Amino acid sequence: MAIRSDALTAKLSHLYPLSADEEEVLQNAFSRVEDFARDRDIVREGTKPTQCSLLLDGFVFRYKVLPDGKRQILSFQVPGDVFDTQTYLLDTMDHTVAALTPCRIAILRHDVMREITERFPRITRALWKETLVEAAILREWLTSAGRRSAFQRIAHLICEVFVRQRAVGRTRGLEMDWPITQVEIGDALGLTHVHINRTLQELRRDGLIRLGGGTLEVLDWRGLMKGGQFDPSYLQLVHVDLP
Amino acid sequence: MAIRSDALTAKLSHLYPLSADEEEVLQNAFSRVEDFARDRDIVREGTKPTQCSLLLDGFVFRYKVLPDGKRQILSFQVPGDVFDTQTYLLDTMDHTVAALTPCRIAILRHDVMREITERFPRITRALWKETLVEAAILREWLTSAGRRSAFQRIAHLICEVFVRQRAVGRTRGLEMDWPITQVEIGDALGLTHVHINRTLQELRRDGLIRLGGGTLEVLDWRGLMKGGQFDPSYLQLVHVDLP
DNA sequence: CGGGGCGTTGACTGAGATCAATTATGGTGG
DNA sequence: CCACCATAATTGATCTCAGTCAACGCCCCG
Repeated sequence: MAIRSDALTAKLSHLYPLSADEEEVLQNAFSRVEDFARDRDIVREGTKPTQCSLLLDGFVFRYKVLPDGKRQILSFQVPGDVFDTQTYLLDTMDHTVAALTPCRIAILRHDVMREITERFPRITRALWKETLVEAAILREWLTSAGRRSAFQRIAHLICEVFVRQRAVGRTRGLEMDWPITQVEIGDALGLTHVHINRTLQELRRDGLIRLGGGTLEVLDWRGLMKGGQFDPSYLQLVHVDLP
Repeated sequence: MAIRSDALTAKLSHLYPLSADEEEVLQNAFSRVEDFARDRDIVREGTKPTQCSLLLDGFVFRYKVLPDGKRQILSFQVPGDVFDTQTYLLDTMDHTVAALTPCRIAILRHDVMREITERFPRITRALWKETLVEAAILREWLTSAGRRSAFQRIAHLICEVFVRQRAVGRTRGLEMDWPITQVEIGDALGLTHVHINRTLQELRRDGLIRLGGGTLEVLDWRGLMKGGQFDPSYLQLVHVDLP
C-alpha cells in the first residue's frame, strides 16, 4: 500500500535524505491507515505491539501514569514522525501513546520492518536516527524539568513544537495549530495547570505570543528563543529556515 | 584489536544475545583503549566526534550546562555501556560526556561502525536497542524530575544504578560502588545538594540504605523500590535476578 | 599539617502547589 | 437559533517543598 505523506518526505529531507527508490520502498511499507479520536489510547503501557506507526495528521503524545495518579507527558509527535520504532526492538511498552487530537496513522508491521531493515541499511539509519533525535529531545525536556523555570520551560516547549511543525510545513508564517491544553502543558513540563495559566499570561504580557482558539502565534521569535534558552540544533533539522 | 569486556558480554546476554561469532566481531571492532582521570571531559558539546565508545571500567556521565550556569546531568553510564552511538548518526554533540571516576574506554571508529552495521544486522539491532533503552531511561528520569518528590527521585536513581551494575556483575550482594557526590546527585535529579543531603538522611533514617566511603549498601530492597516507584522492566534486562 | 573537596547544619526565602470557586468556550441536541 | 453541559481557562488565598545563603566540620592526600 502506498502512503503519500508529504510530512514524512519533508522530514526526511531535513533529517536523512533518501533516494527516490528508498523513499518509495519506505512509503510502500505501510500496510494500512487508522483513525483515532481525541484522547483515545493508541498503544498502551505493558502491551507488546507488533507494529510501528507513522503519524499522517494530528497530534499524538506519550505519557506515564504513576502509582499515585500523577501523569508525566513524555513527548508530543507531529505529522511525519515515525513513532514506536522502539516496539520493534523492545519487548514491552514502558508508557502509553494517545491521540492528543483526532489523528490519522499509517501502520508499519514489525515483519515488514525487519525485512526493510535487513535489506536497506540507509533506511535503517534514517529510522535509527529518528530514535536518536527523540532521545535528544528527551534530554532537552529533562533539562527543562530539572533546571529551568516555569517561564523558560514553556517558552522552550513552544519553540520546539514550532520548529518541528515548521519542518513539515505545518505552520502559517509565525502561526501554528496549538491543540495542547494547559493541563497537558503542565503534565509535560512538571508543573500544575494553574501555574501554567499564570505563566502563559506572563508570556503574553511580555509580547512573546498570542494564544487562543487552538492557535498560537509567535509575536517575537528572538525573544521567545532567548526566554526559553532555545537552540534548535538538537533537533537536527538542518535546513529549516527560522524567522 | 581484541577487547575482552566481561561487562559487555554480560550486558549483551541480558539485552540482545549475540552468537559467539558476532560477539567476536564486535569485540574485535574496537581499535584502542583510552584512560581518563576523574572530571575529565571525554566528548565535548558542539564537537563532531568520529568514534563511539565502550566503557570498560569506571563511571561516566553526560551533562549540559545552561546559559545561566546551571548544570543538568543527563545520564550515568556503567561498564559494558556502548555510549555515544549517537555520534555515528547525529552531526554535533548536544551535550558533554565526562569521567565521573577514573575510567577506561575502548574506541570504536565510525568507519568500522559503518562496516559492521552494513554487514551484521543483528549487531546493528543490538546497538540500536541499546540506544532505545537509553531513551527509556531518559523517560524515567524525566518522570522523576517532573512528577516525583525528592525522596522518590533519589530512591529511584539508587534502584536504577543498582540494577544496571548488578547486570554487569559490579555488585557485591546488596552493596555497590557509589562514586556519585551529592552535588552530582542534585544535578542529575534537578535538586540542590543541600536538599539531597537532607533527603539522604531520611533514606538512612528509614533503614533503606547505608551510604559512605564511596559504597552504598541497600538495606531494604523492597522498601527502596516502593519508595522510588521503581519497576525495573524499562531497563529490558530480562534475566537479572533481584534481591 | 594544611588546604580543598565534600558533607552537614541552621535560618530564612520563594517559586510553584494546593484548594476552591468562578468564568469562558465550544460542541450538541431540541 | 439557543439552551445546556462539559471541558478548559482564569482568579484568589494560602501553604509547602525545596532553594538560598552562610557557616562549619570532616577527611583524604600531598
